[in-house]
Amino acid sequence: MSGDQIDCGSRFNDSHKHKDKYKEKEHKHKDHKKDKEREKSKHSNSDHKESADKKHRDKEKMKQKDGSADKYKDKHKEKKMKPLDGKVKKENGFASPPPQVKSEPEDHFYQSPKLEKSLKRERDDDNDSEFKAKRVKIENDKKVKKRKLEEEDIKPNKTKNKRAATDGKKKVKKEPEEKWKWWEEERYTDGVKWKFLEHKGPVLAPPYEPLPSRVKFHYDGKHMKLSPEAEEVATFFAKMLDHEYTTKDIFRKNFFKDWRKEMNAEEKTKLTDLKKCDFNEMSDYFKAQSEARKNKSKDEKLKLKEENERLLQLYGFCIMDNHRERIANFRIEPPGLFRGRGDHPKMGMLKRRIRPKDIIVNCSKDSKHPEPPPGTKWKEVRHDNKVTWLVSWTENIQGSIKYIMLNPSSRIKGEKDWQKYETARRLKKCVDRIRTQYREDWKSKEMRIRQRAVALYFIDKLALRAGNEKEEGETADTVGCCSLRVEHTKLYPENDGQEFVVEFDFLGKDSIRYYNKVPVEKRVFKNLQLFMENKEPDDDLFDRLNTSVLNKHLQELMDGLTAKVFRTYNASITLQQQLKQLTSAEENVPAKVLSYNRANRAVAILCNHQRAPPKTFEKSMQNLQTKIDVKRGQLSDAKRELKSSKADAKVRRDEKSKKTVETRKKAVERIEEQLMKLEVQATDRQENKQIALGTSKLNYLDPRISVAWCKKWSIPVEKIYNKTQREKFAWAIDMADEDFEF
DNA sequence: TTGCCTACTTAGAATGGCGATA
DNA sequence: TATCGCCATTCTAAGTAGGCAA
Repeated sequence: MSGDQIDCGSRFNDSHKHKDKYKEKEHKHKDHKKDKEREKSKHSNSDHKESADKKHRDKEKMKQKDGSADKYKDKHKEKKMKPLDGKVKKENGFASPPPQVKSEPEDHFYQSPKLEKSLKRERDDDNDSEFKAKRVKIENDKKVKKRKLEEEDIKPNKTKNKRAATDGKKKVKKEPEEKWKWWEEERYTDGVKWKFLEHKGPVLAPPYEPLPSRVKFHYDGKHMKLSPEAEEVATFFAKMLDHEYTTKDIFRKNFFKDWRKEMNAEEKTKLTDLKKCDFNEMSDYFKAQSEARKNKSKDEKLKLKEENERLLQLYGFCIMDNHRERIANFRIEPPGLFRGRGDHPKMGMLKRRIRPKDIIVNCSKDSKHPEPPPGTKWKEVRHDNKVTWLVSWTENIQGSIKYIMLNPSSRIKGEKDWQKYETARRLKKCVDRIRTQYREDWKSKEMRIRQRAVALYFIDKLALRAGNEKEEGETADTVGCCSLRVEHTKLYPENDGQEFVVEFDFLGKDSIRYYNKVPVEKRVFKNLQLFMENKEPDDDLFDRLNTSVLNKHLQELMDGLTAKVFRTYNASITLQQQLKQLTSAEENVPAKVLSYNRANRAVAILCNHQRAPPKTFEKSMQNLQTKIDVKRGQLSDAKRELKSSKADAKVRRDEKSKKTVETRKKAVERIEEQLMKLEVQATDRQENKQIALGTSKLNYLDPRISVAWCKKWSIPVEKIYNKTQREKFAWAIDMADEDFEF
């Protein structure tokens, strides 16, 4: 998108954990808001009437506009992300990518004849509608044959099994001979998720073990013996004593309130002030325990490992439709203190112990039902094959339901994942039309349509989340696109030489700050001014819009389209473009991998995936720099030696000295390569300081793009995906050719 | 239309195991 | 062999989105 590029650089300058600073300007919106909401519902009723037949007209208009997206494309042709040579040089000689991230596909992207072919194949093989169709066969015969041949060559599982077998008894784990290729099989229809499901149920949290009598709790300087119930909750606090949480007022208040509920009458009378409670002995005891665990002998550690493995084999798998599938989280969450993110009003509350009577088990009628522990009963045993969960319970903090589900490598998760990317690929085919439509809607007579169009523009352009409504006071005050408030944006008719700049500053999911200054189109800017007119800072920016209205509209534009799909689409398309731009054929493998990581990073920046810089970051950078310096020293030594041996060879002109020159030449080359690897590593690490790559890699990037890239450039897929990721993306690794296009 | 409930995906932090290195 | 630091794995919070009833 032309002038629409995002200055992501500024967003990542100390924007993570700016929550505290941010807090000051937040949290006021309240009673006033409720009045506004009543007002809003009045408006929306009239809006609704006037728009009923307009909706129809809009739809017609949309149909006519179909395929007329060129105008938009021309005007908003992407401004390419600067290639590597246009970047800021870093001290180590490598450069960071420019801050701009998102761009539109180039026109030739759609025109390439080679691509036409591949798009056709996509339609044949991968159309999302197939996920709804009854009988599906994904691979054609040719492909199957090709794959079978490849399998002959690779067979990774067999090697693994061989190794396991030679290890003897130690390895209990049995890998199936061949990995099941669920993606070559037919899918269920009509919402049926499975026909047969059998599992062992959850692993419950271990019962509380009272502290040894030598570990004392003190109140107001005096020792006090706590009842087991009160003691258990006290230990939760003691275990977190070193954490910042325990210094926060809300956390302390909530904890103390809930703790008191567990106390007996005498404790309640005595323990009235948290400040007077001394948990230090408890805390020291747990630290010592953890230390002792670390210092266990090899044998003891092995025993523990074996026990874990036994538990995993017993409870960590289920049988779903003739296949043994791994369960993601087979342990019930243990009791503890609730750790909400950001300024969560409920942080510190007691997360109570989940007992069998709280647990609903889901399995086939005809399966062997999981047994509750002796003397207990499950809350319910259900046989619902329209859902994917095995176990569920309701937690006591928010009253929400928690589930035990299958691992991402399972068929049930994989199919869904695949389908997600197919929907995003379908969006690619009609995104121009949709963009034309929402640009048209910026001029609508109806406020709700203009708001919808501007919000959609932000979701598309900035990859903002939808922004569902949240219950006030129940969670941290975070927003997404539809729930933005006036106070979250600032408008600058002119800023730093750019026109129509919008500054976003709000807390998004997980209370991660989103800060961005973006030039927008004039109409968007004018509309925003209009939306803000006569509003208080804590009023909704889009007062005629919510996610449900938006998604209903999107559904009309494309089957299966929701706000979330734009994030997936924009993330994946960005990766594909960035890979094309950043990868150069001459580079060696580490440099290519760096390019991949940079492409991945561009997506992470787009999606605002931030992390707290690792605590050991500075130190680890320093260590790496030391290594680089040492290596540089080695290199100049080696070069000097090479020079002198060359001079020597010139004089002597014998075989021996010639050989020495060769050996030293090789040594220089080797060291140069090692140095280069270290420098690449340093650049990568530096650029990753505050950016989390994993989230986008795991959830937003169509894995077939990465697999195709690996195949095209002969990069081992292991360089991009670790073992778990390869398991999750087995379908993509198996099916994507090097010419795959998202 | 709204609120509520449910099911599922997406998210960063915490934990723990293991390999590199001294 | 011990220590350290990295990265894979686990944990669980926090989102999205859709269905249903009033």
